Amino acid sequence: MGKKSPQPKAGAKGRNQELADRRVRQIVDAAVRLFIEKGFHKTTTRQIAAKARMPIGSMYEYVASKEEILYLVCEAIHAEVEKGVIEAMARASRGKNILAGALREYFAVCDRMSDHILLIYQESKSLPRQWRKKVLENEVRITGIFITLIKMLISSGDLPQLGDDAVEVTAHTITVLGHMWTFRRWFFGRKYGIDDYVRIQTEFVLGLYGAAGKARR
Amino acid sequence: MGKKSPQPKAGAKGRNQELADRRVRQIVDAAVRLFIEKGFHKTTTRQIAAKARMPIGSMYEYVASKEEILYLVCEAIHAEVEKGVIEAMARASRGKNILAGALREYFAVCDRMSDHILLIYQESKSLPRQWRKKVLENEVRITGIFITLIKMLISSGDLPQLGDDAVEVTAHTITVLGHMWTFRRWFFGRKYGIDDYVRIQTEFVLGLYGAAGKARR
DNA sequence: GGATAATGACCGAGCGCTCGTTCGGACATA
DNA sequence: TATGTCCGAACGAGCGCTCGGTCATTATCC
Repeated sequence: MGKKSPQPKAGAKGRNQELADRRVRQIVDAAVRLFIEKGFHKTTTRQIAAKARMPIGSMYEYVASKEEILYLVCEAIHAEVEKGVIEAMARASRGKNILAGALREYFAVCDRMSDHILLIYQESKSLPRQWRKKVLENEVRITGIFITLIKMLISSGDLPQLGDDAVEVTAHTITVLGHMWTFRRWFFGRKYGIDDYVRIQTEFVLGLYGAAGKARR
Repeated sequence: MGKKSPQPKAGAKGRNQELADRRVRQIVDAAVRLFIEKGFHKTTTRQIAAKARMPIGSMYEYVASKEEILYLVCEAIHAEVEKGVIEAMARASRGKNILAGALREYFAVCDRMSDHILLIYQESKSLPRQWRKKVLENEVRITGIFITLIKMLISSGDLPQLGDDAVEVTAHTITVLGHMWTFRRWFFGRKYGIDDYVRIQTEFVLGLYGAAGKARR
């Protein structure tokens, strides 16, 4: 008999669902901070419980394992990032230079969520297969937002015609350029602010495939 | 008194230096494979020793701690990547479209070293401060190769004039675009080969700042 | 309404195990 | 004899998680 695949719990049983949700949120909030600070493996369940202000026994009423906590943390982070990106796009699409605005807004989200994005890069590989898959799906969904954006800009003539492949890869690239700010901050942070980074990368991306003239500075 | 900072050993003492070097290499080779497969924290020192075909006691004659092994692994990987990139640049600079050639060669290195590059992203944060710093310096040095390349292309008129900031950020961006292939392979791998990726990203980068016309397809 | 049973929430000492590392001696070579 | 090398059983700290139980609240019955 192999390893049993993980059984989610996430406080789903009790009579008082609202309480369970609150407790799980306590746990996840505590865990996020600790994982960012010391990493997943060096954080103990006891520390999480302590920071969440509950005894370990109680914590395990609402969560099945330490790995489930990591999964919930990843989900929570992606939810917040996605929300941030969607709001950012909404704001950007009211401006005149949509692509530049979108980049500025998106990079701002990445800047705000730096530590969290980094956490996903470094720890999501510790998840059981099944959960890791779901986390990757979140990543794809967020990238999808940029695919939509790019297609919109193509049909409005702000970007040249591109094949579907190129659109997809470019969307991923934009996503990663945001992440890059988070995992090269140890280098950039000393010399540039996020504003400098936005400016330089925007000029870079706006050259996109020798892009349509109107998007140029 | 706080934690003592790590004391390297790396087989530096014995009468027989050549033996020590060989043993350390055995250990590092074994560790690389295991770390890639299961990650640093889930790999035990006993497993490393077993794969290196030596008893644990012996292993600790040549290495001071598990963390030192991780450090040596990171150093070894960076050394190999740097070697690969330098050779790639040498080959590319003989071609006619230098930037495109450099990208193709560099991405090929990243493809070959995928697992290793990923390993550094995921585990280098587990290093003690002092060693992590040295690993990041390696990263900077590799990026430096692209800075040199870009400056060369600017002075030859193949790229437009760019400020030092823009040159630096662009070099980092190119570096990261290579890494991107490694940590988004779970997505790209299903639909594209490295060749498709190279083609699309090259078109993207060649649009660089609406780059000089001669570099265009 | 009051007695009683049932249920959910809370709790933390302790279990069972794994891990990184050590240490004292065996053995070979100089 | 002295020195470098090899070795692996043993150590002890620390881990994730459980389990048996208490307490408070709600449901059930007469």
